[in-house]
Amino acid sequence: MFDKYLPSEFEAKWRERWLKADLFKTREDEGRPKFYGLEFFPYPSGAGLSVGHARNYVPPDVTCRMKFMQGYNVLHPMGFDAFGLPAENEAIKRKSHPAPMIENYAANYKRQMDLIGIGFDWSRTFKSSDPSYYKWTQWIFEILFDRGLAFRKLAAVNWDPVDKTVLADEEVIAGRAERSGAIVEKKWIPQWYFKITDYAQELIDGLDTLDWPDGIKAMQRNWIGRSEGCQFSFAVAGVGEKEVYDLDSDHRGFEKGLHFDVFTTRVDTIFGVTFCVLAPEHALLDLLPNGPEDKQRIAEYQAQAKLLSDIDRTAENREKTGVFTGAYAVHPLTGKHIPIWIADYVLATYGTGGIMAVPGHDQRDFDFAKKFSLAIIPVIVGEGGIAEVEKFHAEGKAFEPKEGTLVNSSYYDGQTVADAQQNLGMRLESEGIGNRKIQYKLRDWLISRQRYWGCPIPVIHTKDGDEELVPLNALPVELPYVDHYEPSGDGTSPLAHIEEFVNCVDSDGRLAKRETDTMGGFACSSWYFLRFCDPENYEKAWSPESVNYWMPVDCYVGGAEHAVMHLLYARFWTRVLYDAGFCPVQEPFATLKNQGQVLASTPYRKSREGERLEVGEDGVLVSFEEAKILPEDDLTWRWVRMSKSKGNVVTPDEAVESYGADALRMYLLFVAPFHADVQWSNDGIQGMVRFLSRIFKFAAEVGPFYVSTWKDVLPFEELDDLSKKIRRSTHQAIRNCTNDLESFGYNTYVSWLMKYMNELNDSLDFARRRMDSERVIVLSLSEALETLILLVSVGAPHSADEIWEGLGKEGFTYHAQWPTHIDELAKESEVTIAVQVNGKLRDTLQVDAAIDDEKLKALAIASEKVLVYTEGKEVKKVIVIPGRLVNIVVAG
RNA sequence: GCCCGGGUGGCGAAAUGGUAGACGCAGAGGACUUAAAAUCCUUUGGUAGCAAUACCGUGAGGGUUCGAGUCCCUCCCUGGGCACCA
Repeated sequence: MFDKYLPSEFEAKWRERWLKADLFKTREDEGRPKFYGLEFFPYPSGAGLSVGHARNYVPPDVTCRMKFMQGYNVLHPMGFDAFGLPAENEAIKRKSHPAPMIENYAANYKRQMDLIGIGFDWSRTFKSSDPSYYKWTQWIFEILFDRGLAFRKLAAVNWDPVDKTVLADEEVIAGRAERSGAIVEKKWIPQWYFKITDYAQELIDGLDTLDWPDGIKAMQRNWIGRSEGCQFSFAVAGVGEKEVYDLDSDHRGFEKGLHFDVFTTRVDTIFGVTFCVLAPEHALLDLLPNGPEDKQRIAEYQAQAKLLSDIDRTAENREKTGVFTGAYAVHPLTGKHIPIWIADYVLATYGTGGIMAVPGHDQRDFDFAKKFSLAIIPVIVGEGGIAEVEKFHAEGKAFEPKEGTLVNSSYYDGQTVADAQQNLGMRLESEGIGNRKIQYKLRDWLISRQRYWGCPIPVIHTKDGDEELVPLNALPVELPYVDHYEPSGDGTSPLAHIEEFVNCVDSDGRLAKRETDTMGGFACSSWYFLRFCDPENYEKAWSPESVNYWMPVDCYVGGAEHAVMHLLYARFWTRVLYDAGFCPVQEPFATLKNQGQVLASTPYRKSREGERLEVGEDGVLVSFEEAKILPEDDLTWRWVRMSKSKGNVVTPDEAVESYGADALRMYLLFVAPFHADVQWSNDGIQGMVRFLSRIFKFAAEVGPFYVSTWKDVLPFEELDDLSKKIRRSTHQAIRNCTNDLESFGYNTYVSWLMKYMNELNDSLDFARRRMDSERVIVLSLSEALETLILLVSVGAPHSADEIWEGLGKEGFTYHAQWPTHIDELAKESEVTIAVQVNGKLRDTLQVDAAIDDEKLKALAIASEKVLVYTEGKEVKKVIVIPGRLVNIVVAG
């Protein structure tokens, strides 16, 4: 056995043996509990894994290993999210085909995952681009289609002029494409959508059942964007509306002519409405009773609005723009005629595309009213009364209180905001003007991509213009293998130019055309966790038994960046599959944990004049070589995420080469809490090499005395002090390590191990000369050594197996049982008690752990150090916290 | 603007309302060595003191409590998400 950690001598050997022994093959033994551990389906990039990825995979590996040793059936699979834009773009750049390229990259990922000793069951692996996989992605598309949840419509979409495809809303950040950085344009193209909006409420409600980080849940709630309010109609004046009545009249003869709906969350401000605004795209605009000049003005504004990109339109502090339509609306309660305007601050895609404007109490409406000199009526006052509202207005601010009292609101005057909302909501409903409504920000999920490298949409367009699904027995619709697949840029998919692909026949045998859009990558990753339950099924996507057994995923691990994309889509698909009777659970991921990112120090220089900066950047990325020659005051080093494009990636290969896989694993566990970001440096890894070496050294010294049958012969009582101490260390370590691993405390798990090691070394100093003669000590040390190795084995499996073998053990630590602690042995015999006077620490006492409270109290009061502070004062109270402290409260 | 996090030694961090800084990294001193590396030992929040010890100390200010890093209120800084969403 080595007496220090020499990874190059044994790590590779063990990995080979694990592989040969099929160590991580999923076990489905009866009578065992199951544990499904999963990490986000990675896209295998050409850069390979960074230590950041390693930080994603090591901790769950530790948990899965422990679960297995605790007797669970563990499913811990890995596959690759191979379809999608990044792969296709890189293949184009390399002038190769994405299929073989991705094959290589995935192989490299697998090699690196093996290199750091992750225990994946590779017999279950697949890529989302495998026809045997995407056949079932298409099958799920058909389920969605049959249920009315997949549909095609003409829509203005986010068009990325660089990647030459449309993007989902989630892929657009501040008006730019998340991936290419290009300013997103609007384009009208027929597109496929999934109707995720049907599930908006379910997706909010389901969050309550999940053990997920609060931040992610909040982001999803935010993204779905539920708001409660009222929707009601405004009649357009002069087009068939019956003349209006004032409030005090009971006459309600409202007859709708031309009208439009608005949505508001603040119906209590309805008496403050002084104008209405419609989105420039609003369908009503053509029908308004106005003159040719008005129509001309509207047309001009519409044309202008169309040219604006989203980034211009939403630019910060942008001046309000808009034009008067020349038409008026009738206020449903007061009967007053109020002007209808159009403005681009009203979005056609949210709510009804029109709003009631309350300039007194909405900042946007206020700005608009000021600019175009429209009336402003205050209708809510707070404690400061009307003067407060006027002060706000004088400062250019709308008065936007959540609570307050109504004024200028007919007989609602004096009601609170909450009451008025209630009463006015009911009033609108009872009078048939509108109803209370829940509105969501969530839009339907745009799934079409006009690109080659994706899952084909299994639809045929018939001659009559109908849409037909490709029958199940004809799936998969295979992606043709072609040499030229560059995007055309005209809004059609590259597949549209491949005649053998496009031309087909419909169910009646007539000539028809295939759908040529492919699905965005998020479709593929919305169900892979189900396929892992039964990956080799060629009859079905999965068997009911397999998903009944394994689902849901017990612990899902990945970065927070997918909060509103993958994690929302996967929940949606799972719910649809549940409703269709194919999946036993509504929520796929019972527990979700986000690991922190690994950041690398990266050089940036100040921007030169006229240089355009990337979104959110205030400097220009430079290479490490360039940084060396740049003047210091031109350079700033920033902690940013490791990525190929930033040239700051540290690979696990380098770290394994220099320090060993186990040292890297342990360091990644130890360096910070799991969820926290890490600023990468090699400084700390050396400490792990030292720690592992200490384990080897201990094992080398104690190993020759090791008695494998210690469990059968080690007495429980009548231990001498040293044996007691050793056993106490051991059982405390088991308790603390296990507790922390159960709750994602990987960093403190390593701390406990180190502390345990330190304690054992202390004990060994005393045990050394007694080992020849005193069997109990040898037995206690045997227990300690074996426990140490098993506790370490999940974090540093290569080293553990190496020592295990050195002790003459057969097989692998993975097949050993995870140790359990005995409370009695873990208990301290003596404890340190803090003695406080008025909450300030004044003394500490070493006492027997079993001491009773009264005795302890007496000891504390009698302490000399305490007497200094209590002498001559009245003791008012003494608080005793057993095993912890005594607090003496004195007067004065 | 709205919604989530986070602010603790030189650094990474730990702490069911109960001795703040466990466990490491880095530093200092020492042992071993011809020397270095490695290893081992001692030491390290600040101020004062030879020392015992005292006082201060978890972003700031208040509060609750016998006792607050931890709970409550106000504010500051910082990371992230959303954002003309009515």
